[in-house]
Parts: sequence; structure tokens; C-alpha cells
Amino acid sequence: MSEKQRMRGDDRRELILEAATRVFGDYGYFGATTAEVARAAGVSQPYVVRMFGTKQQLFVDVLNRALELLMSTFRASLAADPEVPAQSRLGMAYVDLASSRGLLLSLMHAFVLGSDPVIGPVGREGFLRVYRFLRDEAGLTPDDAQNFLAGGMMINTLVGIRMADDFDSDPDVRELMRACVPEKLDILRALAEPALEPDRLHGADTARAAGTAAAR
Amino acid sequence: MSEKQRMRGDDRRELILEAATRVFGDYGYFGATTAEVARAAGVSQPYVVRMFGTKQQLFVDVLNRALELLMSTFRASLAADPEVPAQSRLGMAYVDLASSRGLLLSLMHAFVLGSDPVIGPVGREGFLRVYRFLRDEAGLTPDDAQNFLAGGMMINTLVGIRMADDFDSDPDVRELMRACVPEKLDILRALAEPALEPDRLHGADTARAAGTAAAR
DNA sequence: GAGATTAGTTATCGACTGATAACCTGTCAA
DNA sequence: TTGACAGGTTATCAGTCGATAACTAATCTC
Repeated sequence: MSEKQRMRGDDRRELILEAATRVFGDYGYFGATTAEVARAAGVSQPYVVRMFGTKQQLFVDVLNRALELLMSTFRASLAADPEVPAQSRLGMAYVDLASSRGLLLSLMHAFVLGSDPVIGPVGREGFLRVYRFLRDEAGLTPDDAQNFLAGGMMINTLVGIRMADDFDSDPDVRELMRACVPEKLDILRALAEPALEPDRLHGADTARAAGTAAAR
Repeated sequence: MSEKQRMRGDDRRELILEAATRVFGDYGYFGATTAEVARAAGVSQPYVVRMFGTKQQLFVDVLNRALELLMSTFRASLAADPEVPAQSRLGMAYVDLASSRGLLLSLMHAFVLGSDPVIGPVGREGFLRVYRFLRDEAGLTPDDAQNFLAGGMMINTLVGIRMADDFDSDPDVRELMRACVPEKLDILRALAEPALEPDRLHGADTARAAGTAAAR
């Protein structure tokens, strides 16, 4: 063990981008730290910074990668299953993306930082790219496109707020989530906190996640 | 000038909460600093911290105040204009709230920090309070309530991303925003960056906002 | 198999930030 | 008037974070 395995730069880069997507998704741009990203990627903190130049550039790269993944997923879903209506296929594809935990949330964090001189323009341009795709390639009317996007923002919010954590304990949560995600509800439910299974390893250091986050 | 005006504690508290709402709305919880809040409120930084205990508690107070304002605005709009359908009245009231710049955005920032052990529960409970209001007091079906909330999240996103800044320069932005906000569009447009009026005070220190934000 | 390049590391630092302590001063009741 | 409380301030600090420098070691090439 502890074999010093070296990676090709591009592979390591992708690995760090995945880790950064999760971390930025959970904490947002300002809340995330390069040290946390490094830890999640299994490399040293200075390496993360040097590979991307700055934390800001790392976030921008995360955003561009997320948007690219989003668009290619949309395009793929549009190409398949010719009998189902486009809007429905795109919706299913979008919910699938939510399982990545972080991909949609990183975008969402960028969307609410529009005042930032660097992140703002990236967010606006990305959002508009999706809108234009829905209108020009998927053939939706402006009104249908708006409706689709609104549903997407709602899903982003449900994921970000971790509503699925209360799915079992609150009937209103069930009712709301079922109304928002008529299909593939199980995908969002799977994002719920593991909820410490009843009788395994009682006590000890199980309250790790809450503790470290609270120390911030 | 520089008259040492003392205020009653409660008034100063409200003043700080307003300032904090703007700052948290622009930068998010982690991005905002107590020093920036203090500057916006015209008091010293330690006073902000001591009055609310911690930055976290200040944010929670901001969120509770925002939600209270939201709910009372909704209730008021529901009580008036008995001929217009409830959904339409609530929508207008919601867009009105967007003019506060920060109120809806502070909530939105909380909504995407669901993993935080303190902010997460506050966001979830607040979101559910709105949902229950729509269903129980406004009389919407779960599906209509979901749709209303989705539209709200869409508006939050448009405000957060500062889409109005590109309203004049991009026809797609106009098309999208008109589809999202059929009425009271001017309220969202008014949120656009002042866009440095053509010929006043050319040069000098006009690029202030972008500069200070970039230095972060 | 030597030299160059690429993939990483440890050590360190300056700036920033939230928080605490200690102190000052209007305002108001008795 | 006085004294006590409420409404503030300045000074200061310990911890954290992004970034830089300097170094080490695989891997590739010829």
C-alpha cells in the first residue's frame, strides 16, 4: 500500500474537477476551500491551486465542465426515444443529472452570485445557453422553455435544501416532492443523508459530518 | 455633521438586519463579512458581532426576518382585491418583494446550503412554511403550489444571476424575462446595474464596484 | 541510462476575518 | 447631580485560507 501511483495530468485534472464539483456544490464558491477540494481528490492543497492557477479559475472550470455535461446529456436524451415528447425526455435527463450531487448545485451557486465580476458573466452566459438550446434545438416555445427552466430551478432548490432528508418524517415533504418530480422520484430520494442506520456502531465518532461542518 | 446620534437598540438592530440582508444577498453566507455588513449599516464591526453573537446567528436572524416579511406580504395580498385570482395576486406580491434586493436572495442562498447543520434546517422549515401557506391558506392544490414555487425559484434565479443587466443588450434575455414575469417586468428591470450613464464623470474611480469585488 | 520533462510534495507566509476585551459616553430615573 | 445602564468604540488576536517557493521523484525519450 501507499504505492506512489502517478497519473497523467489530464486524468488527475478530471479527478480534481469531480471532487471540486462536490465541494463547491455543498459549500458554494466562498464556503468551499481549496484544502477541502484537495482532501476530496486525494492530493495536496498547493497542487490544486497550481494546477488551476486560482480558486476562482477552478470554480469557473467546474462550471464550464458542468454545463458541458448538462448540454451533452440533453442532446443525447433528445436524440433517443422518438415517441416520448421532448419536454418529458429532457425532464427525465435533468433529474438523472441530479444524482451527481454537486453538478447542478455548483451551477446554482453560481447563479446566485451574479454580482461577482467574474462568476456573474459565466453564470448568465451558461443559463442563456440552456435557454437557447431548449428553444432552438428542442423546439420549445419561449413559454414552455421558461416553464421547463422553472421546474429545473425548483429541483435544484429541493436538492440544495436537502429536502429529501425529511421525506420519511414529514408528509408535506412527500406531497411537495411528488408534485415537483412526478417521475424518477427515487433518484432525488437517494440523495438523502444516510441517516445513520439504526443499530450499527452506536456512539463513537459517528456525528462526524455535522461536527466538522459546525466548526466552521 | 458627524453628530453622535444614538439610537434605541431595537432600531439599530433593524437597521443592521436590513444592511445584512443586502450583503448576504449579494455575497451569500460565506462570502459576506461582518465588516462589510457593519460598513453598510454605518457601525463598527465588533458591534455587529456582539449584537447578534455570531455571524451565523446574524444570518439566521436575517432569514427569519425575510420569511416573516414574505409571509406578511403574502397574507396582505391575499386579503385585498377579492376579484383577481389568488395565484395572480400572490405572484404580483412576490415580484414586489424582489425590489428589496437581498431579501429573496438571502433566502435563496440559504436554500442551497442545505448541508449546513444550522442553516439547512432553517431553510427547509422556511420553505415548507411557504408551501403550507399556499396550500392551506391560499387554497392552492399541491400541483398549483408547486408550480407557483417553481416560478418563484425562477425569479430568484433571474434576480441572483442579474439577468436584468443584459436586458437591453440581448434580445434572448428580453424574451426569457418576459416569459418569466408577464407582469411587473419593470420591477425586475429596475434591479439592473446602473450601467454608468453615458457622459457623466468619465474615467476616474468609476469602476469601483467591479474593482473591489474582484480584489476578493 | 542519462537528461529532460512531468507529476507531485513539504514548508511557509501574508492577508483577512470573526471574535473578544477593554474602554468610552449619551441618556434617563431618582 | 449623580450614578447606572444602554449604546456604542478602538485595539487586538488567533485561526484560516489561498498562494508561492523550493524541492523530490516518476516517467519518458533518445
